Amino acid sequence: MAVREGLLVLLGEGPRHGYDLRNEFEARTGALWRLNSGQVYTTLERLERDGLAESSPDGDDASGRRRNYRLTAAGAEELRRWLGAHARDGELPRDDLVMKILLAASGDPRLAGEVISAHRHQLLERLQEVRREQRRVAGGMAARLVADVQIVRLEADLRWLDLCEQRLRDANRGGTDRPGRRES
Amino acid sequence: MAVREGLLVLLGEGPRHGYDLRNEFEARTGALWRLNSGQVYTTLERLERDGLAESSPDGDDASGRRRNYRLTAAGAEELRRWLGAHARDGELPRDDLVMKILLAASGDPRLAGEVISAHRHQLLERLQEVRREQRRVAGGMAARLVADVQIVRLEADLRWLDLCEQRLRDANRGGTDRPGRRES
DNA sequence: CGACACATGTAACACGTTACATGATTTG
DNA sequence: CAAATCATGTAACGTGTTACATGTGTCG
Repeated sequence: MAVREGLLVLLGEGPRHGYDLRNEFEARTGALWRLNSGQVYTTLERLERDGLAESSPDGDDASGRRRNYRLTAAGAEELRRWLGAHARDGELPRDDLVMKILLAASGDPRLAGEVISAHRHQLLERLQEVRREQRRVAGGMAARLVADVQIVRLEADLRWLDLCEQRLRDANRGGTDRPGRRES
Repeated sequence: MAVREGLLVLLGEGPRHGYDLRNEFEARTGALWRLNSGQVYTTLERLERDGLAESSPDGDDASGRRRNYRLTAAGAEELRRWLGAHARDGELPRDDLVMKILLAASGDPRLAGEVISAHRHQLLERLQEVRREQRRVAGGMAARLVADVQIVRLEADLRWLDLCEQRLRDANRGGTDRPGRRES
């Protein structure tokens, strides 16, 4: 549910048609987010269905193929709401890494150790890779910001893995938590 | 696509039926991940469809309601693959926050500033909230790890916001990047 | 002409989410 | 008996993803 809002942002700067939106979207996200053309149009349809945007044939277009989209009042309001700090941002961390560690950690402690170290290596590799790319290409602002966010997040996850290892060690050394199941 | 694999992990420890899986799943993720019962069963169906699990009525169950699921060889293999560091882990950061900053930053620089500061405040609040909870309840291992990952990630995003501000300031002060559009 | 960019769409599918339906068993 | 827990499922919907179809305009 971010493509939808992404288009909302672009439309917030003025009317545009689908093809244009797609290009802008990719350019601005530094090709981080590849949009299939189909998705643009289906998403635009949904925006229109929900009353956040409306469309009309583009008068400036000779061949009349283009369909121009613009925000409605409701769309502008929704955009404002989203750009502010709305609830869905504070989402819980539901991703593969967290899932693996949580489930593996509460099962076999040795498995947990293996999973942690496998991912530490992977994250370190990714980190080096991103840093290398960051130095090499030095593309536009978008690419730089994308590299930045990847770096800080990879570092965060690495720090988390260290923390996990430490906590598991402490627990196994005789904490109140048994490593087995049923810890409710 | 993490629920699916989550169930795979649990099944990897031995056969179980749906209701039990649901409870284990929630207990082990520290209620981070609330599963609707329906989702468990549909996901199990999909696992069976894809040949990763198979089921049969539970012989131990008197009333014969329970349906027992266990991994197939393919399922065990898939699990092993997933627990190692497989590709989908290195996913690109596609979330609301990144989307907002990227799109807003390449548009109106003043809007970018507002978005950044609004989210800095929100993230700080969430951070304090999580820290407070972490001290107060001190639940099981799962809850502790969840709190940990939230904290390190919130800190990472805060650091990123600072970085963004800095980069935008530098660019506006006369870098090579114009803040306007079309930076291809 | 042929290739490529422009421009819009349809169809099928994946997963996750929620609400709801349906019963059996246990327990106060 | 009534309520809670156990246990399994169906139905509908939302978004994201991919592949494919279709046609026009432009430029070498």
